[in-house]
Amino acid sequence: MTAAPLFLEKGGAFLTLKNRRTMTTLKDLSQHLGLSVTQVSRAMNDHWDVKQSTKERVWKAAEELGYKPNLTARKLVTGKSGTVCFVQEGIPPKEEAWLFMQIISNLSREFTRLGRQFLFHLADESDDVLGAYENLVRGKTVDGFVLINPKNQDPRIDFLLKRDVPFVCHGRAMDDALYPYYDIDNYAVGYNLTSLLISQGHREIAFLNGREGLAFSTRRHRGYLDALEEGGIEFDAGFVAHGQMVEAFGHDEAARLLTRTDGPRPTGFVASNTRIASGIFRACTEFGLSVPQDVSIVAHDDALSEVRSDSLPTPLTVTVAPLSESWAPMARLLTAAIDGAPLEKTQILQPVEVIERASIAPAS
Amino acid sequence: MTAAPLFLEKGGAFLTLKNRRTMTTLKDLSQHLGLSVTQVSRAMNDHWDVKQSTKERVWKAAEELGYKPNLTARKLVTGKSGTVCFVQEGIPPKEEAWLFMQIISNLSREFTRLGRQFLFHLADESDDVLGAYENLVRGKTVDGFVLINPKNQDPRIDFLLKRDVPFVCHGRAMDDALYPYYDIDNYAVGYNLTSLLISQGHREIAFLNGREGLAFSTRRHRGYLDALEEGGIEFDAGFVAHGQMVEAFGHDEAARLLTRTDGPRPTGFVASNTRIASGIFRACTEFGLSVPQDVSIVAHDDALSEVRSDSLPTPLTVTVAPLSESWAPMARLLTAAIDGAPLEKTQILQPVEVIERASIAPAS
DNA sequence: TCATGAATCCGAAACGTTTCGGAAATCATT
DNA sequence: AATGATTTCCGAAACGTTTCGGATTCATGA
Repeated sequence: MTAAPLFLEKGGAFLTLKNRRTMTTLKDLSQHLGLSVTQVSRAMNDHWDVKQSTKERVWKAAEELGYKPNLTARKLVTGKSGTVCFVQEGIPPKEEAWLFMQIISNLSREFTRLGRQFLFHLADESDDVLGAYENLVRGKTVDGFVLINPKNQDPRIDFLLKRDVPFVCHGRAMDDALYPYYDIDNYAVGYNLTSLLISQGHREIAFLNGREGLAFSTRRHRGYLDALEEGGIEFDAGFVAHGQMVEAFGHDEAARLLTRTDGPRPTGFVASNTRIASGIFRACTEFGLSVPQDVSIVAHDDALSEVRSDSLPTPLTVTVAPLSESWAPMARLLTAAIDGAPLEKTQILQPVEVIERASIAPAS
Repeated sequence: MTAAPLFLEKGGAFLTLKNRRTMTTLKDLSQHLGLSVTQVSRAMNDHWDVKQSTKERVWKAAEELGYKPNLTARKLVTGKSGTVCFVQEGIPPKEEAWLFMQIISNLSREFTRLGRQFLFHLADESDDVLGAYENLVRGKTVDGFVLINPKNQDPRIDFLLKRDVPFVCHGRAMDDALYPYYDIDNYAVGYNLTSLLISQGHREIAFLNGREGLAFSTRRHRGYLDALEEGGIEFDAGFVAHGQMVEAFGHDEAARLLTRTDGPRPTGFVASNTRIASGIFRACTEFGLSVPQDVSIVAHDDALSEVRSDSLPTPLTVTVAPLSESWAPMARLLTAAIDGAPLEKTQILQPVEVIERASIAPAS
């Protein structure tokens, strides 16, 4: 006959008592109903192995007693944490704040809808990011990751693949992509936009692309190159610039190209987003060039950046693939991957739509 | 003599096996060292009750075998999840994206430094937010919350207090504030800025404040009122405007006040942040009024918004309290609160500093 | 009446950790 | 050498859930 625990002095024990006071457990339910814990658990999970009438009895009691399953306990036995994670490397620059907010907010919302929690982890640029991933998987705190902006070769992807940790990537690295992803057809972006200009007789075509080394930039660049080749146009490296996709980049590069004396000047521009296009516009205006009479401009439109492609001085011909439509699929794909769905079911390659507007005209 | 489990057919069991393959547990360590699980656990936690030499032996082995504690299991027994949460109600407007990013990123960083995980939860405006908090605490997924932007009376605070759930608030509601908070002296902001203008002889003093109903706005307003009363100036409700603290608000309200014919026009402005002040500047310029000769402007500076108080056309006289210095204390306070620190140790009222620059001059 | 099988149920083990209460070993003091 | 105190250790229970393997009931058909 051991003495009953007192829960008096030690903080820990006291806390335990306090916790018990404030929550209903499966055991509570079971003895309230005269059922075994097993059956109550199965009833709650709508298992086939329990009579319909008892299920309803259990559900009603659960409702009344305010039962919520303790996720931690569930995690421990299932091995799945129910939590997914997004790792951000360093605080992004101010220009990307709006995008950042969209990503975080929408991902959180979508995962919540699927009944998972969304962990945000900021890793300092200083310490190694892979270490952050490592700790997260080792502690069994998360069971999957969301990656964005894959590089051509992406160490995060290599790491997670090797570790056999589920993840979904927004985009694909330049590898064989044997992992879940949601990507748009970036090759088609480069190819289609360039072809449009070529079909109007342009042969001096500049391409203001995203940062070098990012997979989407590379794919668009390849599309650009193939379109040129198909049009019998020789590639001129001077016509291509990589950079952060902001208005200033578009403006500065366009200004440089439109005034240069060491080579031909472009008559057409392919811009990797509408902010760049807006910068090109401004440069044209500064030099008294009008769009599309003097210069044609086409761009890709993610339907998210503050520059709307249809409300520029001259409405823009674009490929469009709304970024806002990617979050829900991303969440769905990762969830599926965690639940062991086959690879084919966790990959989406979203086609882009071409919208022709007034910003292109035959080359003069 | 029961048969050994086979781990063959059923997915669950197989998975369990798979997990065991990839992780080192306390038990592994214990039998590798010939110690009890108890002692290994205590050694890892640097408990007094274990010999120094064994501690080191354990630590070494843990290092070698790559042991990482399973946080889920720890949670289950301690009742603490090690996770804190920030709930966002709806996607914020674009103007607040930068602020949002600062908040999320820095909080995540600071909590990571303190060894906690940071859960971000977006609650749709549509469904009730308190429900989101409810679910998070009921599922035992988080053991504390970060709140920002408290209203005068804030239902979230009432709810969490009643539920006895730890939280830290950035700011204080207009209540007796019996909870952890980090706040700046907003009363002093209103009082000091207004007094500065009064001491220069101004008597027509406008106050462009933050949105009505927010606690910080209310406190600043009270400071403004008291300063007026102390200066023997009668309060004129027409001089006060509440709104979203963006440049346009400052401009529009200033323009309205500076041209109105149905009452006196202000000779001095108190702005609740530098963006508002910047808008007031623009309005003054438009009407050919110069600062500080014709109009004096003072503002509060959070040292975060894109408008720097010292690089406006006329450098601004301000109260300053850098928002960037609040995240680390916030994280520390919440952690302390969760660990049961007494209330006094979890409250910080940060004083504001007054910096006098060229934007104020004696009233004409 | 007895085997067959479907429909429901339950006991017990397991997940990996912390902690309580006591036991064993070591040391200092008579 | 016996006593008591201190240091170091360990077994077992607990956290709340899921799941394995078997048990019980009850109708069905032989």
